[in-house]
Amino acid sequence: MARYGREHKEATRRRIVETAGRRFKQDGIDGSGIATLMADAGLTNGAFYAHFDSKDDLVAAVVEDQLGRQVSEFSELPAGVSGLEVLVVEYLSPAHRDHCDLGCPSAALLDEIGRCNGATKDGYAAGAMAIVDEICTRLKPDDPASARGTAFALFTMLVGSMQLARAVSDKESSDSILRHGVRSAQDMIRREANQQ
Amino acid sequence: MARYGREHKEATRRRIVETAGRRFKQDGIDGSGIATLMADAGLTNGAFYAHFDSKDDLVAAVVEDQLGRQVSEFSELPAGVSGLEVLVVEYLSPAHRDHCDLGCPSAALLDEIGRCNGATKDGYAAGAMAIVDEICTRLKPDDPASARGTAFALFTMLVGSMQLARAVSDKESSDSILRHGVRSAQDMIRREANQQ
DNA sequence: TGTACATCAGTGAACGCGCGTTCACTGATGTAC
DNA sequence: TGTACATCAGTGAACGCGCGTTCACTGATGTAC
Repeated sequence: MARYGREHKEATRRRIVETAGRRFKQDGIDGSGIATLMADAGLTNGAFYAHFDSKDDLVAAVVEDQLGRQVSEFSELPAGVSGLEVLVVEYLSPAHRDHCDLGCPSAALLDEIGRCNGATKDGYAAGAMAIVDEICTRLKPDDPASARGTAFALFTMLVGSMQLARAVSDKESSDSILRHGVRSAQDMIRREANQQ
Repeated sequence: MARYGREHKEATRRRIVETAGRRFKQDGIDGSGIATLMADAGLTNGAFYAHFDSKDDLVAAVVEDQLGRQVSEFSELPAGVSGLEVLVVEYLSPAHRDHCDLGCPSAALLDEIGRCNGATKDGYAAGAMAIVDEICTRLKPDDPASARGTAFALFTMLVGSMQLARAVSDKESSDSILRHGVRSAQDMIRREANQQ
């Protein structure tokens, strides 16, 4: 089974980072063991340290990768404000709430990232700032910096709303939180974008 | 050392719940072991199961207690909208950011609560709804229900902003996130409260 | 008031288990001849 | 073109440790006489 070409090892590493991202978002960082993470990638525990120095090292790689993916996805949305409106509806959807593993890393892990080491936090911060910048550009193409406050408010509100929706078991209450969130987010976007 | 009166055991239980609340908020739920939690309360690990059925049982008790405390603190603020404005400034302060253990359980634990069992989530949801109701009443004493959307937006934005500020190591960036948050929160409050 | 006793909160060692990490080994690979 | 070999990605057992949980025991208590 173990056959390797030129870029084989690198591909394996990428596979570990990707499957670990899903597992972390599903079960939490503390809640995911190395053996499970490696089995997810179709490997055994021993191979882990050929790719990473430590679990912390993997965590930093995963957080950076996850935020990078999110930035990429963002740029595939329709241009301008309409892309933001699509984002809000998709982000605050029941499908996103019910599939942590495929969703936003901030919604799944932000408070845990706050307890991680400096390398992980720096990787997170860089990705989060890229997302906020992207929101700014879409809100106010001519003067993105002026939309920074609204961009932060929108971002933190989306993340907080998804976490709250996931912490509420009752489906109807949870759905209602998402709907309230969509309305508030759309109001924020329109107010900022329509300002001269 | 072990001397006990009528309400001794109940007082011990309360002490465990209180110190465990601090520990969970500092190190996470998965990151806090029973032996550590009991040592925090001045006891040894063995006594734990005289007070709780399991760690999950403690977690549910702690989450309910923490939210209850927050509801009480809320009602001690100045009446009406001015109490909300005090709340926002205190909530999004560097002091709160730097002392998770004494701060908001949602900011410290919300994504972890989303992975907890039903009893814990139900306790959380009840407390969170009480907080949102309190915000509604202060925003619109005559028609609280109409302020629900703004109340959710304010609550989730505060929680998300604090988590983001804690995940960003660079002090200046983190402070800036808090300041942006205060401004946006105050705008939301004033807009809702001044609406006829 | 003073002594004997049942109660039970708390002790601390032990359980099996999964954690993060290490390491001697395996075996398919691309290369050398 | 075919064979021998060095490389190294991956295996899987083992390490010590801390986890959640159990349990036989301790010893201060309030009560009975």
